[in-house]
Amino acid sequence: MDDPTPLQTNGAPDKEAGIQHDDKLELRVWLRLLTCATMIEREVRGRLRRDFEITLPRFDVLAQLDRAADGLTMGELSGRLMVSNGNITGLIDRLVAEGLVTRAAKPGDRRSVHVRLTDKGKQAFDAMTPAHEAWIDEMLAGLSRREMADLYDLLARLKSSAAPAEMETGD
Amino acid sequence: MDDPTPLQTNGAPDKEAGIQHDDKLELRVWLRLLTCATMIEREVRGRLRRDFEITLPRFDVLAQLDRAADGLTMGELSGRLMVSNGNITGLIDRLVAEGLVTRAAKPGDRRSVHVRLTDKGKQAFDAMTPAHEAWIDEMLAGLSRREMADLYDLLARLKSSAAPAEMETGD
DNA sequence: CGTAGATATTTTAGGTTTAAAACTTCGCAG
DNA sequence: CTGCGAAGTTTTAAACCTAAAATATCTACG
Repeated sequence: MDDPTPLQTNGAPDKEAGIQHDDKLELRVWLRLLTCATMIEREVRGRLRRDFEITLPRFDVLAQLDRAADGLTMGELSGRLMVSNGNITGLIDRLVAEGLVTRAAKPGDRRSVHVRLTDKGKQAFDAMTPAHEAWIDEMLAGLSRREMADLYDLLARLKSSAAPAEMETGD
Repeated sequence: MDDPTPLQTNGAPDKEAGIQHDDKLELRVWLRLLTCATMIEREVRGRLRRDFEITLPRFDVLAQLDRAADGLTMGELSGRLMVSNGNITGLIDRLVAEGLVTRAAKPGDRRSVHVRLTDKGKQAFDAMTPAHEAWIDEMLAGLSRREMADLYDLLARLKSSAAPAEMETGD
């Protein structure tokens, strides 16, 4: 008997395509999570380019710097964006060339570099924020506030479950 | 009154760092989703490299080809992995060079290319699957089956909410 | 038949990303 | 004070990735 995979209900096939119902629930959750993240990220990336001619990684850097009152070091940026150190170096190079951020020596420690938004960078970011928030709102508009809150809590559980083995503060 | 952001409970700061409780719930959900996805992806990438000397994108291609009984075209691969066409070209080039997949002309349509796992590719993938599944299980181990099922359903809601405007099948 | 538009893939140019090695500076034990 | 391991950043080489242009084939219409 032929089985033309009739379970496809929604749009285009994605990483979940071909997944079997008897596959482990863990794997199905992970693939669906990844699909959601990729879909949203892709949409945000495209709109940032179209509307503001900026790339997503650069926007992410600006967002982190905006939230940190007094700038961040390269290492802090790399930790928050969860990318490698070397990556941040190149990203900041380009943002400095664009005049959106500055590198400054950190007084107490000559190893560290302090990165800050310039006025131009702050202005640019402020101009993008409302649009960015509206895009996210729009993409989550299909969920009730209750669903969002539940999802938020479940993701917190996932986050702490997946976090690398935290050192036991066994005292 | 000073407010030294004392809400930090868990490990290292991430994209959620500096987020305010009065920020929109939509944005907080999105950032947490992204953090979870990045954490898991980063871990899987590292382990694939360490244990099997393969990159995550290549593994993803093998996984899709393994699930598709009769191979896939470049376009189908690009759709399922949600990456650009040009990206797939380079990826398949490297996998062909490694002998893990083959390119074959599609009989009916000379534009299309049919990509299939070689025996070597199938063997390699089969060797990785159990470990990969175990890693995912391990990272989701902190969630009950009920939580996983709830998360799975909420992500389905998010997925259809965030999906690009589907054409209305009017009746 | 001939060609205009659609579809499938590759090419191109530039940016992003990683892992690992190299470099610089710091803190500190001796 | 001297060296040694740790910490912060950059460099390097290779891979990944995108958007847009170019190429090749197919389909359909006249």
